[in-house]
Amino acid sequence: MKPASEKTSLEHKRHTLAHLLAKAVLSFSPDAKTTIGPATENGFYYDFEFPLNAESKGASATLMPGAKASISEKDLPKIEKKMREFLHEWHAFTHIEVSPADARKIFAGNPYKLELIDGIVERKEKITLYTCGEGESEFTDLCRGGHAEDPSKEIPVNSFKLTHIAGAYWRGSEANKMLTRIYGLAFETKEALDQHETMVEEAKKRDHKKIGREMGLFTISPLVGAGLPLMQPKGMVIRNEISDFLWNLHKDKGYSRVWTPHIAREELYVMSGHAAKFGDELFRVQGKEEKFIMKPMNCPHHMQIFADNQFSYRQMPVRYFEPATVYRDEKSGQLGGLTRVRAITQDDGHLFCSVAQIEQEVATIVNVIKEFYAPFGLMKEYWVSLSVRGEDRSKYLGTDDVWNTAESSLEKAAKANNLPYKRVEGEAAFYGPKLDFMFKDSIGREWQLATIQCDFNLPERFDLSFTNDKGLKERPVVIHRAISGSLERFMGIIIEHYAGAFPLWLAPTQVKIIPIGEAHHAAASAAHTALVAAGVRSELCLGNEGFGKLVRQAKTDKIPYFVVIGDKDLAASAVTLESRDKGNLGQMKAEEVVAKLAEEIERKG
RNA sequence: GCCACCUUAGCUCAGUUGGUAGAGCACCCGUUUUGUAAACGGGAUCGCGUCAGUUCAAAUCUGACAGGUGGCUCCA
Repeated sequence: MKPASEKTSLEHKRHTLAHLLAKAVLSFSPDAKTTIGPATENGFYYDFEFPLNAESKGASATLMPGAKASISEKDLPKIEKKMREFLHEWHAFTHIEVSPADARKIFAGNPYKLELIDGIVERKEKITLYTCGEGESEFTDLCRGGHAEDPSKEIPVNSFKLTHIAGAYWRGSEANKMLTRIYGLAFETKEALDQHETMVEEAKKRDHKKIGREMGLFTISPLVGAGLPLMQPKGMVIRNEISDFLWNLHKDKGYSRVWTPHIAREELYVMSGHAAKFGDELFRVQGKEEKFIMKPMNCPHHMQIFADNQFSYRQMPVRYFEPATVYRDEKSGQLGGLTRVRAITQDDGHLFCSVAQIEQEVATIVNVIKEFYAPFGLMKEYWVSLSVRGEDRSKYLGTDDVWNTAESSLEKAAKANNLPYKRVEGEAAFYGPKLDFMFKDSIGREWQLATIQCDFNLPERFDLSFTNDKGLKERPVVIHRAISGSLERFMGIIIEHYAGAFPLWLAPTQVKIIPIGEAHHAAASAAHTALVAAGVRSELCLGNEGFGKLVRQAKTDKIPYFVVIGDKDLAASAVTLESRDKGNLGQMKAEEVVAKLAEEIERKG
C-alpha cells in the first residue's frame, strides 16, 4: 500500500488534469457544456455535452468558425497537445466562495452545473469556484477543491494521455441524457504510465475471447446469437473437468444431484419474487396454451423439490446440487465473450437446514471452496466479504433473532476457518446475510466468484417446513451456494489466469506423441494407446509434417507434455519426454510416462 | 438499449485521390520421413457485413440495418 498522502497527491493531479481537459476541449468547442470530471483508478475523465449531443443528429448548429460540434477519437491528440500547452501556464489554483444566487448566475446556461448547485445547496455546503491559468489558458470551474499545488511543476507533460471516448449517462442513469465522456490515463511519471500500458497490453494478449478462438475452445456464431457461446470439443473438455471436479467435491458431503427443466410457468416466479426482480430480463416462451419463462434462477425449482417431501428434523439438512443453465435477457450492449452472456450455467446448490445448523453447513461449504480453488493457485491471495445488515433494519426480511444467529454463524464459520474476511455493513441482501469470496488472478485482477448466501425469504414465500423434534412444523433456512459462480464465467477467468497454458489436468490435449520418422510410428502408436488406456488425452502425429513444425505446434498450442520417439529411443527401448514448463526430462520407459502423467492428473498438479 | 469506434478469404491484415481485390498462416494435392519453435512445389478459397442510394463506374462516397470491441457506480 502506498502512503495515503502520496495517493492523495496523485488523485489531486488527476483531478487537476480533468480541469485541464475541460479547458482544452472548450478551446476547440466553446459551446460544449462542462459537467463533471473526477479522478479515476488510473487517471481521470470529464463528461461534456456537445452541441450535437443536445440536438438531433445531422442538424447543423450555428457554430463559431473552426468550432467542433461533436467530437471523435481523432480529435484526442489535438486536445492532448492543447492540454500540454496550457499546463505550462497553470501555476496555482485560486478559489472563491460564492453565494447560490451568484453561482446560478455564473452557470446560467448550463443545466448540469445548475443541478449540481442545487445539490450543494440542499446539503448546505459551501459553493466554491476554482480557477487556474492565465489569459487564454484561464479556466474556472465549480469545484470542491483537491488539486495539485503547482500543476506546471508537479505534473510531467508526458505522464498523462487521453485514451478514448465513451458515452455516459448524466449521473449514470438511463433516464438522463447521454453525454460524451473523454477518458485519460495519468500517473506520477511517464515510466509509471508506460508500465500501466504494458500491463493493459498483457491483459489484452490473454483475453479469453482471443485465446478461445486461437485454441479452438469455444465460438460465438452471429447466427446463434450474441451472448450464446458454443463449446468446441476442446473447450468442453475443460468445462467437463471443472464440472466433474465440482461434483466430486460435493458427492461425499451429503449432496444429492437434482435436475430441473429450463422453462416453467410464470406463476412460479411470481411466487418466488423473481418475476418482479428480473422484470424485462426474463425470456418469455409462448406455448400453445400457456406462457412460460426460461428460468433465470434455479432456486424456485429446488424449493418445489423440497416442498414435495415431508422432511423430519432427522433428515435435515437437505442438500441439492445442480449445474444448471439459466437464461437472462441482458441488454445487447452488455454481451461479450464468456463472461457476459445470455445463457449461464451456475454450479448451483441449495441446502435446507435449521438456524442452528447454519454454522456447520457453512463450514462445509467453505471447505469445498478451499479444495476447489487450491489447484488453480487462487487460494494464495483472496479475501471474503461478510455482508451483514445496515442500520435501517426495516429493509430486511425476517426477525432480529434469526438474523443475529445467521450473521454470527457466518462470522463464526469464517473465523473457525481462518478466512481473511471483512465485515461489510449494509451489503446484505434483503433476504439474508452472505459470504462472498474474492480471488486475485495471475496478473492481479480481482474477481468475485464463490458465494454463500442465507435466505429467509424463499422458505417464507413457498411456505416450506420440516417437522422438528417436538413434532411441530418449523421453517427451514435456505442456503444458496455457488462455488465457481458460473461455468462460463469461471472458464473465461481461468483462460486469462493461465493465458491458455492450462495445467495438465485441465489441458484439452495433455500429451502429443511425435515420432521422428516412419520407422518409429509403431512405437509411437503403442505409447499413444497405453496413454489413452490410462485415461490420458493423448494426440498422435503420424502425418508428414517435419519434426520442427510439430514441436512448434506443441509449443504454440501450449500442450503440457510431448513425447519424442526416434532411433535413440528405440535403441534404449524408451521414449523422450518433454514438459512445457520444465523442459526436456530425458529418456524414460513408456510405462513410466503413463504412470507419471496419470499421477499428475490425479493430484491436479 | 444508449454513445464512440470497427466489420476485406477460416485467422491476422494490406488495398494510394472511386475504375469490379491481394499477402502470410491455416486448408487441399504431390514430393520430402525429418531429434526440439514454420521442408519444397502446386492448388482452391474472399467480390470486400447486409440492404438501399449517388455515379458511366464503389471495398473505397451517403443512409439505414446487423454483428463486434470499449464505455455507461466512481456524484462539482
